[in-house]
Amino acid sequence: MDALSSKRQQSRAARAGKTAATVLRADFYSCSSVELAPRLLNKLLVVRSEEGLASGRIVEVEAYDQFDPAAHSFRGPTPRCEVMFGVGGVLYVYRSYGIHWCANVVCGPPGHGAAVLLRALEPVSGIRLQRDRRASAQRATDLCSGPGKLCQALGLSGADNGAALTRPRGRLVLLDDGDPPPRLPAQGVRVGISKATERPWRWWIDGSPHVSRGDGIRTARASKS
DNA sequence: GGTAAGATCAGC
DNA sequence: CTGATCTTACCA
Repeated sequence: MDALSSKRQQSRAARAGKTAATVLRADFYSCSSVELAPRLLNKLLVVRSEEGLASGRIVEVEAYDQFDPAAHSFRGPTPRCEVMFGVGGVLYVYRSYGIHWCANVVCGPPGHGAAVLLRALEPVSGIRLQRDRRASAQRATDLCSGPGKLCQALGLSGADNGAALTRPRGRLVLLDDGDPPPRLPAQGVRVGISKATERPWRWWIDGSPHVSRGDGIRTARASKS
């Protein structure tokens, strides 16, 4: 284990038992997606289902906004993205490439179409369940290291579109367990889009092996000829 | 009604 | 690098 992740786990352990996890309230989501995105880092997403409970710590996010050519909300509310224009603190889930699901956290005031795409999680609980749902995953770092993967691992689907993250006993809960966002998260351009590609609206936990593209650990590695 | 592109992933 | 797989949004 490298020094960075070791330090991170120690500080996390030091807080264990001292800090009760709290459900993030609606006002947490009243800001812009560019503000919310880095604040979501290290928050805990919990999903309850008949099969059991599964959760993960957010390690990579991307911001999307109504005035952003890359966003689904750019051309106004459509049947697909209308929840982006609703109240914050709910999930926007859409079908990607006809195959996968991708989950976003809606934010900003009602009427403004903004959301933060959850791109990667560090699996925390229900690992067995997550492995069952993702048979192709060879390692723990394959479980939630991508927007489609994390939805599969946590059992998120279109049925969760518009569901609240703020109800303590709800199926979906976003928790602050005392682990703050990094003071200096890694930041870069977004992945997989063809418009507004220059906006540096992607943030991740520097050094995390659970991010979607290995950016956190490959930054020191040069191109191999 | 037709169509092109897509906020991805896994396997070769 | 490519195929899978299908919904969405836009155009006629």
